[in-house]
Amino acid sequence: MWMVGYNDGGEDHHSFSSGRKLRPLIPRGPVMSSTSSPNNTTSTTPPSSLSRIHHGTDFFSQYHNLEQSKREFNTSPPVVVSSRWNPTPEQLRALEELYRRGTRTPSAEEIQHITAQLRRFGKIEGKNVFYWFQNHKARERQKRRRQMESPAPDSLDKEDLGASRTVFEVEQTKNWAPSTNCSTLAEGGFLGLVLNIHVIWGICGLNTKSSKSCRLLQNRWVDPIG
Amino acid sequence: MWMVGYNDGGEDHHSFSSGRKLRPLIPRGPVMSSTSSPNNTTSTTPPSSLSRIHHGTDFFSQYHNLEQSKREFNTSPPVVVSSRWNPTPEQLRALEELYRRGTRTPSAEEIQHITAQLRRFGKIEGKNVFYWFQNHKARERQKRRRQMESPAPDSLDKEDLGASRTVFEVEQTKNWAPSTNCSTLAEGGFLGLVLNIHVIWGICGLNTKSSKSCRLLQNRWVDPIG
DNA sequence: GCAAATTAATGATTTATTCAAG
DNA sequence: CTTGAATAAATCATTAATTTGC
Repeated sequence: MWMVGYNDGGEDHHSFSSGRKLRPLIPRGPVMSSTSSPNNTTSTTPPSSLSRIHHGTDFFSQYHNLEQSKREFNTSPPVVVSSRWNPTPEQLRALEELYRRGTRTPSAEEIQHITAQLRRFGKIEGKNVFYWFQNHKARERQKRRRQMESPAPDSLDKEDLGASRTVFEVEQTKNWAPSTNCSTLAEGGFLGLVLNIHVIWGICGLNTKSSKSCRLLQNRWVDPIG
Repeated sequence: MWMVGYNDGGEDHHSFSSGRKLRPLIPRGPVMSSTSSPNNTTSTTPPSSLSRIHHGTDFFSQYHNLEQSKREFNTSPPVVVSSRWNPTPEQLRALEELYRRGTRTPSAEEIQHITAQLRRFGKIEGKNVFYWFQNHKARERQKRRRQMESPAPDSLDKEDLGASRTVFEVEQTKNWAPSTNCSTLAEGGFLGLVLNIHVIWGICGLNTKSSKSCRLLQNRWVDPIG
Protein backbone atom coordinates (compact mmCIF):
# COMPACT_ATOMS: atom_id res chain seq x y z
CA MET A 1 0.00 0.00 0.00
CA TRP A 2 2.53 2.53 0.68
CA MET A 3 0.32 5.37 1.73
CA VAL A 4 2.87 8.03 1.81
CA GLY A 5 2.07 11.39 3.05
CA TYR A 6 -1.22 12.42 4.29
CA ASN A 7 -4.13 10.38 3.67
CA ASP A 8 -6.97 10.76 5.93
CA GLY A 9 -9.03 8.20 4.28
CA GLY A 10 -9.84 4.78 5.34
CA GLU A 11 -10.18 5.39 8.96
CA ASP A 12 -12.70 2.86 9.71
CA HIS A 13 -12.40 2.47 13.38
CA HIS A 14 -13.75 -0.92 13.75
CA SER A 15 -11.75 -3.09 15.93
CA PHE A 16 -9.76 -5.16 13.61
CA SER A 17 -7.87 -7.04 16.18
CA SER A 18 -4.83 -6.17 14.16
CA GLY A 19 -2.78 -9.21 14.72
CA ARG A 20 -0.05 -8.37 12.41
CA LYS A 21 2.99 -6.53 13.30
CA LEU A 22 3.68 -6.14 16.88
CA ARG A 23 5.18 -3.06 18.08
CA PRO A 24 6.35 -3.30 21.64
CA LEU A 25 5.43 0.13 22.69
CA ILE A 26 4.77 3.48 21.39
CA PRO A 27 8.08 5.21 21.27
CA ARG A 28 6.74 8.57 21.98
CA GLY A 29 3.17 9.43 22.46
CA PRO A 30 3.27 12.71 24.16
CA VAL A 31 -0.05 14.27 23.75
CA MET A 32 -3.58 13.90 22.85
CA SER A 33 -5.73 11.01 23.37
CA SER A 34 -3.75 8.37 25.00
CA THR A 35 -6.74 6.21 24.99
CA SER A 36 -10.28 7.16 24.73
CA SER A 37 -11.06 6.63 28.31
CA PRO A 38 -8.55 8.22 30.52
CA ASN A 39 -9.60 7.13 33.90
CA ASN A 40 -6.05 7.29 34.83
CA THR A 41 -4.95 6.31 38.21
CA THR A 42 -1.41 7.35 38.31
CA SER A 43 -0.60 10.80 37.29
CA THR A 44 0.41 10.68 33.72
CA THR A 45 2.23 13.02 31.56
CA PRO A 46 1.16 16.59 31.59
CA PRO A 47 -0.70 17.80 28.59
CA SER A 48 1.84 20.34 27.72
CA SER A 49 1.95 20.37 24.03
CA LEU A 50 5.16 19.33 22.55
CA SER A 51 5.68 17.38 19.46
CA ARG A 52 7.61 19.97 17.70
CA ILE A 53 9.20 19.31 14.43
CA HIS A 54 12.71 20.45 14.49
CA HIS A 55 13.22 22.36 11.39
CA GLY A 56 16.75 23.02 10.77
CA THR A 57 18.75 20.76 12.93
CA ASP A 58 20.80 18.10 11.49
CA PHE A 59 18.81 16.49 8.84
CA PHE A 60 19.53 12.85 8.75
CA SER A 61 20.43 12.23 12.29
CA GLN A 62 16.94 12.81 13.43
CA TYR A 63 15.73 9.79 11.64
CA HIS A 64 18.19 7.70 13.34
CA ASN A 65 16.31 6.12 16.10
CA LEU A 66 15.68 2.80 17.47
CA GLU A 67 14.53 0.29 15.08
CA GLN A 68 16.46 -0.08 11.99
CA SER A 69 18.24 -3.32 12.00
CA LYS A 70 15.52 -5.77 12.09
CA ARG A 71 14.25 -5.78 8.67
CA GLU A 72 15.90 -8.43 6.78
CA PHE A 73 18.35 -9.87 9.09
CA ASN A 74 16.80 -10.67 12.32
CA THR A 75 14.71 -13.58 11.38
CA SER A 76 16.75 -16.61 11.97
CA PRO A 77 16.86 -19.07 9.13
CA PRO A 78 14.35 -18.09 6.53
CA VAL A 79 15.70 -14.73 5.68
CA VAL A 80 12.94 -13.64 3.46
CA VAL A 81 14.63 -11.14 1.30
CA SER A 82 12.18 -9.06 -0.50
CA SER A 83 12.85 -8.64 -4.13
CA ARG A 84 12.13 -5.05 -4.06
CA TRP A 85 13.07 -2.17 -1.93
CA ASN A 86 11.02 -1.45 1.07
CA PRO A 87 11.90 1.74 2.83
CA THR A 88 12.54 1.64 6.48
CA PRO A 89 10.59 4.09 8.55
CA GLU A 90 13.65 6.25 8.89
CA GLN A 91 14.27 6.26 5.21
CA LEU A 92 10.71 7.06 4.56
CA ARG A 93 10.60 9.89 6.97
CA ALA A 94 13.78 11.30 5.61
CA LEU A 95 12.49 11.16 2.09
CA GLU A 96 9.26 12.74 3.07
CA GLU A 97 11.04 15.45 4.86
CA LEU A 98 13.18 16.11 1.85
CA TYR A 99 10.08 16.27 -0.21
CA ARG A 100 8.46 18.58 2.19
CA ARG A 101 11.44 20.84 2.06
CA GLY A 102 11.20 21.12 -1.64
CA THR A 103 13.08 18.30 -3.23
CA ARG A 104 11.14 17.08 -6.20
CA THR A 105 13.42 15.90 -8.88
CA PRO A 106 16.82 15.43 -7.40
CA SER A 107 19.80 15.43 -9.63
CA ALA A 108 21.96 12.43 -10.06
CA GLU A 109 24.35 13.74 -7.48
CA GLU A 110 21.64 14.45 -5.07
CA ILE A 111 20.29 11.02 -5.54
CA GLN A 112 23.64 9.53 -4.92
CA HIS A 113 24.01 11.57 -1.86
CA ILE A 114 20.63 10.76 -0.46
CA THR A 115 21.15 7.16 -1.16
CA ALA A 116 24.46 7.14 0.58
CA GLN A 117 22.99 8.76 3.60
CA LEU A 118 19.95 6.62 3.81
CA ARG A 119 21.95 3.51 3.53
CA ARG A 120 22.62 3.88 7.18
CA PHE A 121 19.08 2.86 7.77
CA GLY A 122 18.95 -0.11 5.54
CA LYS A 123 19.45 -1.36 2.07
CA ILE A 124 18.76 1.19 -0.56
CA GLU A 125 19.80 2.00 -4.07
CA GLY A 126 19.88 5.05 -6.17
CA LYS A 127 17.04 3.93 -8.27
CA ASN A 128 14.91 3.56 -5.20
CA VAL A 129 15.40 7.16 -4.40
CA PHE A 130 14.86 8.20 -7.91
CA TYR A 131 11.64 6.28 -8.24
CA TRP A 132 10.48 7.33 -4.88
CA PHE A 133 10.56 10.96 -5.79
CA GLN A 134 9.03 10.34 -9.12
CA ASN A 135 6.22 8.37 -7.64
CA HIS A 136 5.70 10.56 -4.70
CA LYS A 137 5.47 13.65 -6.77
CA ALA A 138 3.06 12.05 -9.15
CA ARG A 139 0.90 10.71 -6.41
CA GLU A 140 0.74 13.89 -4.52
CA ARG A 141 -0.40 15.60 -7.64
CA GLN A 142 -2.87 12.88 -8.33
CA LYS A 143 -4.21 13.07 -4.87
CA ARG A 144 -4.62 16.78 -5.12
CA ARG A 145 -6.43 16.49 -8.32
CA ARG A 146 -8.79 13.93 -7.01
CA GLN A 147 -9.51 16.03 -4.02
CA MET A 148 -10.36 18.91 -6.20
CA GLU A 149 -12.88 17.15 -8.29
CA SER A 150 -14.65 15.16 -5.68
CA PRO A 151 -14.56 16.69 -2.29
CA ALA A 152 -17.42 14.84 -0.75
CA PRO A 153 -16.61 11.20 -0.50
CA ASP A 154 -12.93 11.32 -0.10
CA SER A 155 -12.36 8.30 1.91
CA LEU A 156 -14.14 5.08 2.43
CA ASP A 157 -11.28 2.91 1.60
CA LYS A 158 -9.24 3.11 -1.43
CA GLU A 159 -10.51 -0.17 -2.60
CA ASP A 160 -12.76 -0.32 -5.53
CA LEU A 161 -13.74 3.18 -5.01
CA GLY A 162 -16.19 3.07 -7.78
CA ALA A 163 -18.47 0.62 -6.18
CA SER A 164 -18.03 1.96 -2.75
CA ARG A 165 -18.74 5.37 -3.96
CA THR A 166 -21.97 4.31 -5.43
CA VAL A 167 -23.09 2.69 -2.33
CA PHE A 168 -22.07 5.68 -0.44
CA GLU A 169 -24.12 7.92 -2.58
CA VAL A 170 -27.16 5.85 -2.23
CA GLU A 171 -26.81 5.66 1.45
CA GLN A 172 -26.28 9.28 1.81
CA THR A 173 -29.17 10.15 -0.34
CA LYS A 174 -31.38 7.88 1.49
CA ASN A 175 -30.41 9.03 4.85
CA TRP A 176 -30.54 12.60 4.01
CA ALA A 177 -33.97 12.24 2.75
CA PRO A 178 -36.01 15.35 2.91
CA SER A 179 -37.35 14.94 6.33
CA THR A 180 -40.07 17.16 5.15
CA ASN A 181 -40.95 20.13 7.18
CA CYS A 182 -37.71 20.50 8.94
CA SER A 183 -38.97 23.33 10.96
CA THR A 184 -36.46 25.95 11.85
CA LEU A 185 -37.18 28.23 9.05
CA ALA A 186 -35.16 30.86 10.65
CA GLU A 187 -33.10 31.29 7.57
CA GLY A 188 -36.06 31.98 5.41
CA GLY A 189 -36.25 30.27 2.11
CA PHE A 190 -33.32 28.25 3.06
CA LEU A 191 -35.38 25.23 3.56
CA GLY A 192 -36.05 24.88 -0.08
CA LEU A 193 -32.41 24.83 -0.75
CA VAL A 194 -31.92 22.22 1.85
CA LEU A 195 -34.46 19.98 0.34
CA ASN A 196 -33.01 20.39 -3.05
CA ILE A 197 -29.65 19.58 -1.81
CA HIS A 198 -30.97 16.46 -0.36
CA VAL A 199 -31.62 15.26 -3.80
CA ILE A 200 -28.82 16.94 -5.55
CA TRP A 201 -26.24 15.85 -3.15
CA GLY A 202 -26.46 12.25 -4.02
CA ILE A 203 -26.32 12.97 -7.66
CA CYS A 204 -23.81 15.69 -7.81
CA GLY A 205 -21.79 14.74 -4.87
CA LEU A 206 -19.09 13.89 -7.27
CA ASN A 207 -18.63 17.03 -9.16
CA THR A 208 -20.30 19.84 -7.42
CA LYS A 209 -17.93 22.07 -5.81
CA SER A 210 -19.30 25.46 -6.28
CA SER A 211 -20.43 27.39 -3.35
CA LYS A 212 -21.73 30.80 -3.84
CA SER A 213 -23.74 31.67 -0.87
CA CYS A 214 -21.30 30.39 1.61
CA ARG A 215 -17.67 29.77 1.49
CA LEU A 216 -14.47 29.32 3.28
CA LEU A 217 -12.18 32.23 3.46
CA GLN A 218 -8.73 32.05 4.75
CA ASN A 219 -9.46 28.86 6.39
CA ARG A 220 -12.37 30.38 8.12
CA TRP A 221 -15.94 29.62 7.75
CA VAL A 222 -18.05 32.45 6.52
CA ASP A 223 -21.69 32.05 6.88
CA PRO A 224 -23.84 32.85 3.94
CA ILE A 225 -25.73 36.04 3.91
CA GLY A 226 -24.28 37.79 6.85
CA MET B 1 -19.26 37.68 14.59
CA TRP B 2 -16.52 35.88 16.13
CA MET B 3 -14.00 38.45 16.60
CA VAL B 4 -12.11 38.63 13.47
CA GLY B 5 -9.03 40.67 13.53
CA TYR B 6 -6.82 41.48 16.35
CA ASN B 7 -7.26 43.62 19.29
CA ASP B 8 -5.23 46.70 19.46
CA GLY B 9 -4.30 47.00 23.05
CA GLY B 10 -1.32 45.15 24.28
CA GLU B 11 -2.20 43.30 27.38
CA ASP B 12 -0.83 39.92 27.28
CA HIS B 13 -0.93 37.69 30.19
CA HIS B 14 2.61 37.18 31.15
CA SER B 15 2.24 33.77 32.49
CA PHE B 16 5.15 32.18 30.80
CA SER B 17 8.05 34.31 30.10
CA SER B 18 9.40 32.22 27.32
CA GLY B 19 9.75 34.16 24.17
CA ARG B 20 6.91 32.74 22.33
CA LYS B 21 5.10 34.67 19.84
CA LEU B 22 2.49 36.77 21.37
CA ARG B 23 -0.88 36.36 20.12
CA PRO B 24 -3.12 39.30 20.44
CA LEU B 25 -6.19 38.07 22.06
CA ILE B 26 -9.00 39.02 24.16
CA PRO B 27 -7.83 39.90 27.62
CA ARG B 28 -8.83 36.67 29.04
CA GLY B 29 -8.78 37.25 32.71
CA PRO B 30 -8.28 34.65 35.34
CA VAL B 31 -9.19 31.32 34.06
CA MET B 32 -12.30 30.35 35.72
CA SER B 33 -13.82 27.04 35.51
CA SER B 34 -17.30 26.30 34.50
CA THR B 35 -20.08 28.14 36.09
CA SER B 36 -20.13 30.35 39.09
CA SER B 37 -17.77 32.97 37.99
CA PRO B 38 -19.33 35.22 35.42
CA ASN B 39 -16.21 37.18 35.15
CA ASN B 40 -16.43 37.90 31.53
CA THR B 41 -16.43 35.58 28.73
CA THR B 42 -16.95 37.42 25.58
CA SER B 43 -20.47 36.35 25.45
CA THR B 44 -21.04 36.18 21.83
CA THR B 45 -24.25 34.77 20.68
CA PRO B 46 -27.35 35.42 22.58
CA PRO B 47 -28.85 32.59 24.53
CA SER B 48 -31.90 32.49 22.46
CA SER B 49 -31.61 28.95 21.39
CA LEU B 50 -34.98 27.44 21.01
CA SER B 51 -34.36 23.94 20.16
CA ARG B 52 -36.97 22.56 17.96
CA ILE B 53 -38.42 19.23 18.49
CA HIS B 54 -39.28 17.35 15.49
CA HIS B 55 -39.57 13.81 14.59
CA GLY B 56 -38.77 12.58 11.22
CA THR B 57 -37.48 9.54 9.59
CA ASP B 58 -34.37 10.85 8.09
CA PHE B 59 -30.85 10.47 9.13
CA PHE B 60 -30.92 13.02 11.83
CA SER B 61 -34.07 12.09 13.52
CA GLN B 62 -32.51 9.13 15.18
CA TYR B 63 -30.33 11.25 17.30
CA HIS B 64 -33.20 12.99 18.72
CA ASN B 65 -33.80 12.05 22.22
CA LEU B 66 -34.27 13.54 25.53
CA GLU B 67 -31.91 16.07 26.70
CA GLN B 68 -31.55 19.09 24.69
CA SER B 69 -32.97 22.02 26.44
CA LYS B 70 -30.99 22.36 29.51
CA ARG B 71 -27.91 23.80 28.26
CA GLU B 72 -28.10 27.43 28.58
CA PHE B 73 -31.19 28.44 30.25
CA ASN B 74 -31.71 26.78 33.47
CA THR B 75 -29.76 29.12 35.60
CA SER B 76 -31.81 32.07 36.47
CA PRO B 77 -30.21 35.42 36.12
CA PRO B 78 -26.55 34.95 35.34
CA VAL B 79 -27.05 33.17 32.13
CA VAL B 80 -23.56 32.04 31.65
CA VAL B 81 -23.37 31.71 28.00
CA SER B 82 -20.67 29.46 26.92
CA SER B 83 -18.23 31.10 24.66
CA ARG B 84 -17.90 28.15 22.44
CA TRP B 85 -20.14 25.63 20.93
CA ASN B 86 -20.64 22.47 22.78
CA PRO B 87 -22.34 19.79 20.81
CA THR B 88 -25.33 18.12 22.25
CA PRO B 89 -25.16 14.36 22.40
CA GLU B 90 -27.45 14.10 19.43
CA GLN B 91 -25.40 16.48 17.39
CA LEU B 92 -22.29 14.68 18.30
CA ARG B 93 -23.63 11.32 17.43
CA ALA B 94 -24.91 12.55 14.13
CA LEU B 95 -21.59 14.07 13.25
CA GLU B 96 -19.77 10.96 14.21
CA GLU B 97 -22.07 8.87 12.15
CA LEU B 98 -21.54 11.08 9.17
CA TYR B 99 -17.87 10.79 9.68
CA ARG B 100 -18.08 7.10 10.00
CA ARG B 101 -19.93 6.94 6.76
CA GLY B 102 -17.28 8.80 4.98
CA THR B 103 -17.85 12.49 5.30
CA ARG B 104 -14.54 14.16 5.81
CA THR B 105 -14.40 17.55 4.28
CA PRO B 106 -17.91 18.61 3.59
CA SER B 107 -18.44 21.30 1.06
CA ALA B 108 -20.07 24.52 1.95
CA GLU B 109 -23.42 23.21 0.90
CA GLU B 110 -23.01 20.10 2.87
CA ILE B 111 -22.04 22.08 5.86
CA GLN B 112 -25.04 24.26 5.51
CA HIS B 113 -27.20 21.28 5.23
CA ILE B 114 -25.79 19.49 8.19
CA THR B 115 -26.01 22.60 10.22
CA ALA B 116 -29.58 23.16 9.33
CA GLN B 117 -30.44 19.65 10.29
CA LEU B 118 -28.57 19.60 13.51
CA ARG B 119 -30.06 22.80 14.61
CA ARG B 120 -33.00 20.80 15.70
CA PHE B 121 -30.93 19.54 18.54
CA GLY B 122 -29.53 22.76 19.73
CA LYS B 123 -27.67 25.82 18.82
CA ILE B 124 -25.16 25.27 16.10
CA GLU B 125 -23.53 27.21 13.34
CA GLY B 126 -21.89 26.36 10.10
CA LYS B 127 -18.49 27.05 11.42
CA ASN B 128 -19.04 24.58 14.19
CA VAL B 129 -19.65 21.87 11.70
CA PHE B 130 -16.76 22.96 9.62
CA TYR B 131 -14.39 22.97 12.53
CA TRP B 132 -15.72 19.78 13.88
CA PHE B 133 -14.87 17.87 10.78
CA GLN B 134 -11.55 19.51 10.49
CA ASN B 135 -10.63 18.68 14.05
CA HIS B 136 -12.08 15.27 14.03
CA LYS B 137 -10.34 14.29 10.89
CA ALA B 138 -7.07 15.63 12.12
CA ARG B 139 -7.33 13.94 15.44
CA GLU B 140 -8.35 10.64 14.08
CA ARG B 141 -5.43 10.77 11.80
CA GLN B 142 -3.20 11.78 14.62
CA LYS B 143 -4.42 8.91 16.65
CA ARG B 144 -3.79 6.55 13.82
CA ARG B 145 -0.38 7.89 13.31
CA ARG B 146 0.50 7.55 16.93
CA GLN B 147 -0.60 4.00 16.82
CA MET B 148 1.47 3.12 13.87
CA GLU B 149 4.46 5.28 14.50
CA SER B 150 6.60 3.81 11.81
CA PRO B 151 5.00 0.65 10.69
CA ALA B 152 7.27 -0.07 7.82
CA PRO B 153 5.16 0.69 4.86
CA ASP B 154 5.15 -2.20 2.54
CA SER B 155 5.40 -2.20 -1.10
CA LEU B 156 5.75 0.52 -3.51
CA ASP B 157 3.87 -1.08 -6.23
CA LYS B 158 2.42 0.22 -9.36
CA GLU B 159 5.10 2.46 -10.52
CA ASP B 160 3.83 4.69 -13.11
CA LEU B 161 6.75 4.32 -15.29
CA GLY B 162 4.53 4.91 -18.19
CA ALA B 163 4.97 8.35 -19.45
CA SER B 164 8.63 8.66 -19.71
CA ARG B 165 10.84 11.54 -19.63
CA THR B 166 14.08 10.88 -21.23
CA VAL B 167 16.20 13.38 -19.65
CA PHE B 168 16.57 13.71 -16.04
CA GLU B 169 17.08 17.20 -15.01
CA VAL B 170 17.97 19.21 -12.10
CA GLU B 171 15.54 21.69 -10.97
CA GLN B 172 16.00 22.33 -7.39
CA THR B 173 18.96 22.59 -5.26
CA LYS B 174 18.38 25.66 -3.32
CA ASN B 175 17.14 23.92 -0.30
CA TRP B 176 20.43 22.38 0.21
CA ALA B 177 22.50 25.43 0.24
CA PRO B 178 25.09 25.15 2.94
CA SER B 179 24.05 28.04 5.03
CA THR B 180 22.91 27.10 8.42
CA ASN B 181 25.68 26.59 10.74
CA CYS B 182 23.65 23.83 12.18
CA SER B 183 24.04 25.05 15.64
CA THR B 184 22.27 22.43 17.53
CA LEU B 185 25.19 20.26 18.20
CA ALA B 186 24.20 17.44 20.33
CA GLU B 187 25.33 14.07 19.28
CA GLY B 188 28.81 12.79 19.17
CA GLY B 189 31.07 12.17 16.27
CA PHE B 190 28.25 10.95 14.22
CA LEU B 191 26.93 14.38 14.01
CA GLY B 192 30.16 15.60 12.62
CA LEU B 193 29.87 13.35 9.69
CA VAL B 194 26.42 14.46 9.03
CA LEU B 195 27.35 18.06 9.20
CA ASN B 196 30.11 17.55 6.76
CA ILE B 197 27.87 15.89 4.40
CA HIS B 198 25.47 18.68 4.76
CA VAL B 199 28.02 21.10 3.60
CA ILE B 200 29.32 18.96 0.87
CA TRP B 201 25.95 18.27 -0.37
CA GLY B 202 25.07 21.87 -0.49
CA ILE B 203 28.13 22.65 -2.44
CA CYS B 204 27.81 19.81 -4.83
CA GLY B 205 24.21 20.32 -5.28
CA LEU B 206 24.75 23.83 -6.28
CA ASN B 207 27.77 23.59 -8.39
CA THR B 208 27.75 20.33 -10.08
CA LYS B 209 25.03 19.57 -12.42
CA SER B 210 26.90 17.27 -14.63
CA SER B 211 26.69 13.66 -13.96
CA LYS B 212 29.33 11.43 -15.25
CA SER B 213 29.34 8.62 -12.92
CA CYS B 214 25.68 8.17 -12.76
CA ARG B 215 22.97 8.92 -15.12
CA LEU B 216 19.49 8.31 -16.11
CA LEU B 217 18.56 6.43 -19.18
CA GLN B 218 15.16 6.05 -20.57
CA ASN B 219 13.65 7.13 -17.41
CA ARG B 220 15.54 4.51 -15.60
CA TRP B 221 18.12 4.89 -13.06
CA VAL B 222 21.54 3.55 -13.81
CA ASP B 223 23.93 3.29 -11.02
CA PRO B 224 27.40 4.52 -11.44
CA ILE B 225 30.14 2.12 -12.12
CA GLY B 226 28.53 -1.16 -12.02
C1' DG C 1 -20.51 15.28 49.27
C1' DC C 2 -18.37 19.36 47.47
C1' DA C 3 -15.54 22.72 45.37
C1' DA C 4 -10.83 23.96 44.24
C1' DA C 5 -7.04 21.95 41.62
C1' DT C 6 -5.54 19.22 37.96
C1' DT C 7 -5.82 16.77 33.71
C1' DA C 8 -7.91 15.36 29.43
C1' DA C 9 -10.74 16.72 25.42
C1' DT C 10 -11.86 19.39 22.03
C1' DG C 11 -13.62 23.81 19.85
C1' DA C 12 -11.48 27.70 17.37
C1' DT C 13 -7.41 30.02 15.23
C1' DT C 14 -3.28 30.53 13.13
C1' DT C 15 0.54 28.93 10.35
C1' DA C 16 2.59 26.12 6.64
C1' DT C 17 2.39 23.37 2.54
C1' DT C 18 0.97 21.91 -1.82
C1' DC C 19 -0.30 22.37 -6.51
C1' DA C 20 -0.96 24.96 -10.34
C1' DA C 21 -2.72 29.09 -12.73
C1' DG C 22 -1.20 33.62 -14.17
C1' DC D 1 8.24 33.58 -9.56
C1' DT D 2 4.17 34.99 -7.53
C1' DT D 3 -0.28 34.10 -5.92
C1' DG D 4 -4.78 31.89 -4.80
C1' DA D 5 -7.40 28.03 -3.20
C1' DA D 6 -7.60 24.23 -0.28
C1' DT D 7 -6.40 21.99 3.68
C1' DA D 8 -3.24 19.77 7.01
C1' DA D 9 -0.56 20.68 11.09
C1' DA D 10 0.23 23.14 15.07
C1' DT D 11 -1.33 25.77 18.56
C1' DC D 12 -4.23 28.37 21.59
C1' DA D 13 -7.99 28.53 24.78
C1' DT D 14 -12.03 26.85 27.10
C1' DT D 15 -14.81 23.37 28.71
C1' DA D 16 -15.60 18.51 30.74
C1' DA D 17 -13.74 15.08 33.73
C1' DT D 18 -11.26 13.70 37.28
C1' DT D 19 -8.79 13.89 41.42
C1' DT D 20 -8.02 15.63 45.91
C1' DG D 21 -8.33 17.71 50.57
C1' DC D 22 -11.50 18.78 53.61
